[in-house]
Amino acid sequence: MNVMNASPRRKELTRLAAQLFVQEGFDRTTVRMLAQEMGIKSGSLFHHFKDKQEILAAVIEEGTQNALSIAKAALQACPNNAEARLHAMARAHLETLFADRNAHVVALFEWRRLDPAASAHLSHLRDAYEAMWVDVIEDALSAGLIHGDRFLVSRFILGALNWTVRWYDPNGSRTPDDLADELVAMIMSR
Amino acid sequence: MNVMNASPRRKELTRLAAQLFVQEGFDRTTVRMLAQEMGIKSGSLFHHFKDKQEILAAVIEEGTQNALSIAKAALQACPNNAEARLHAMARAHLETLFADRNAHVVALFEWRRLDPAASAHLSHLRDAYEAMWVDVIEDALSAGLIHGDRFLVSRFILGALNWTVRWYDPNGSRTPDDLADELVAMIMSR
DNA sequence: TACGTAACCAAGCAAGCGCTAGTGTAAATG
DNA sequence: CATTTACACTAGCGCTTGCTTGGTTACGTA
Repeated sequence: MNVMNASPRRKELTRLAAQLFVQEGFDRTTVRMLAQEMGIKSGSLFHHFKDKQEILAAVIEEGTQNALSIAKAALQACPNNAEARLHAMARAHLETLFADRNAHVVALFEWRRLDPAASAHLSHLRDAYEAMWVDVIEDALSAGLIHGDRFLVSRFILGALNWTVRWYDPNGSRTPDDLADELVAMIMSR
Repeated sequence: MNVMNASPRRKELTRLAAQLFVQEGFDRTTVRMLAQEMGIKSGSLFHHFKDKQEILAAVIEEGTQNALSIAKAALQACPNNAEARLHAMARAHLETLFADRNAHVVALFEWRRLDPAASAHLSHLRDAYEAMWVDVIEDALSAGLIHGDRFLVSRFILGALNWTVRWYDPNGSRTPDDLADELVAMIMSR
């Protein structure tokens, strides 16, 4: 039978899977391609994962867990005022987005390939993360740092941030922190 | 043989294909599913399109052409100042995004499934559209309406706008124009 | 030495895939 | 009337897919 715990081997396989899912898309990535990238035969893959779906779920769970813990750490380490928290959250978002770029691209663009059970489970994680954003944005609004409808403002900010995975080049001259600062500057009232 | 011109039948089939591509994703949509949705048998589909790839290209071309003509019309019909043009462009973007929502969702999220030839051809269309945005944003920057790096500002704005297809509900209380106005208000310096 | 277990492999099945070949038919065209 | 055109059909080829089966290897523990 197969092992479904968090073995170190499984974690490495998940990382490789994320890379292939980004390169080819989930549907076009075959179990044979995954196995070859992992240096094993396709049959052996099912010792580590129940089925192809479970690999996708593992990739997304990994990325989302990292996002959560990075955001939590960033908020705890920063001064307790609205502006600092907004900055910290934007920086943390881009930091995790590019530290685990593959996993997050999969989470953002292949989410709908999850079966209902996995989707329900992972939605809770995602909601926990978004709740942190809502909190920070409400603080910024009450502090008069930014203006507008809280729902729309948060969607616009997350949209602008998430879309960076489509154009940001980590080998360019800008750091993720540069992006975060520029975005916050753009939306802050002066 | 098959017909590859712009017959009215083909246009309707393209619309149906866009809907299925959004529902299932391009890779999971089979020619048999497409045919059934169109009320014909799978073999008959190849009378209208050379292959499955060509259906995808047709969907994306249709959407991008519409975006271009709507944006052009909007800019010609609006006062010739930076603020009005910025508003008009944002409104036009969301207008076309939700008028041809299926086609645009496919263009945004299934672009990479295009083969190199089709991708090269359609890239020109898309570049023409983005050039209009760059123009409008540079005007807004010189007019002191917004501040920041032109490259980053335009990416953030387009990201925030494009991401709306992931959460906007046309049956809600907000119109696309509301969204456009709120976004422009959010980024304008006061 | 004997045993348990994690990791792997070769082979292949059943289902589904994109696409082709060849044909039928009703309406438009000369 | 004869011919062409547009559109649809049936049947199925050749291939790939996710996954299973039944067994082997490597190695730590007693």
